[in-house]
Amino acid sequence: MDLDSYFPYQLASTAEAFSRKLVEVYGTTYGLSREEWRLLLLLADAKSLTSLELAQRTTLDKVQVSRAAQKLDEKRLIHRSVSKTDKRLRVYACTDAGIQLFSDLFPKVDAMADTILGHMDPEDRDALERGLSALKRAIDLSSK
Amino acid sequence: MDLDSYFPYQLASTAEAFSRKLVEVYGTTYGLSREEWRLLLLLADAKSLTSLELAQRTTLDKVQVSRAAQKLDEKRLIHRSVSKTDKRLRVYACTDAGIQLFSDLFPKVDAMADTILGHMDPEDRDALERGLSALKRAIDLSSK
DNA sequence: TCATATTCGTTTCATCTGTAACGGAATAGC
DNA sequence: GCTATTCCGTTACAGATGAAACGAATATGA
Repeated sequence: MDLDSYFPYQLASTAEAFSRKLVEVYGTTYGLSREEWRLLLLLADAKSLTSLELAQRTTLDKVQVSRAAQKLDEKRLIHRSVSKTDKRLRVYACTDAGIQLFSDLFPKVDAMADTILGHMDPEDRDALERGLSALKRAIDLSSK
Repeated sequence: MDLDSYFPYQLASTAEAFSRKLVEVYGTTYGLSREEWRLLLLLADAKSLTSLELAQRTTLDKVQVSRAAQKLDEKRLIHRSVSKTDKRLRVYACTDAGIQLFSDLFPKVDAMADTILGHMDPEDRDALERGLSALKRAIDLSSK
């Protein structure tokens, strides 16, 4: 079996390799996990989000959101509070330090992504995006 | 920030969702981890492979290979022995039970993959494969 | 109203994972 | 030969992860 030409492996290993390149930036140098980075990404331009909105938009389950938010809170990058309309829910928002870290970090992460994508032919990039969107839809279709 | 249209997230979440669909098959019903499945995939049609070959072909590091092989050995799906030419190396090979499990399992995993991919337009599938290959090359380029 | 069921976030526990360290085996240089 | 270095696989340890359980808050339905 030649794994390299086996599509499921090709997809998984390529995605993992790409992710690792980005983790090099926000993880190795800033000590953020993938989940923490995703939450920060969402909270940075939204004023505030509830735990429900966060979970929906990230495909992270409630445990992952809870733990990542706890870490970000300990680092004083976000602030957690209890929703006034429903005391079961949490409301999250970036602190000033969080906004600042993000505006410092995002360009660097983006630059890394652009560097990689810059090595690709524009047609290949388009093909990749189109193919990924189609795959996403196909997965959703076959899940129900 | 709209995560869905952010390429790094699109890639990671789609790949993860696809992987989960396959894990449903070999993991939930057969109790294999992703690493175990990959090793089995390689060993099933090769008569035998050394630990070095295994690590090279899977992008798994030596610890991951060691642990996955240990699990597969405990399940009597593969057999481990010490190389005669270099006693530091291990030689792995499927047992009969391993071959049998694989020939039972692989069609099911493949069917799941085909079901998903079958929901895609052929052009989108081609686009995806072409895009993924190009991305893989681009990552390798930007790593050196 | 009141009891039950459901929906949250968090915690717990067992397992998994990554990193570093270890010990045996082979190689290099002398 | 012989010592130092490198190369393996495994193990140890700490931190991460997933599934289930828990407690608090809300919704449901008589």
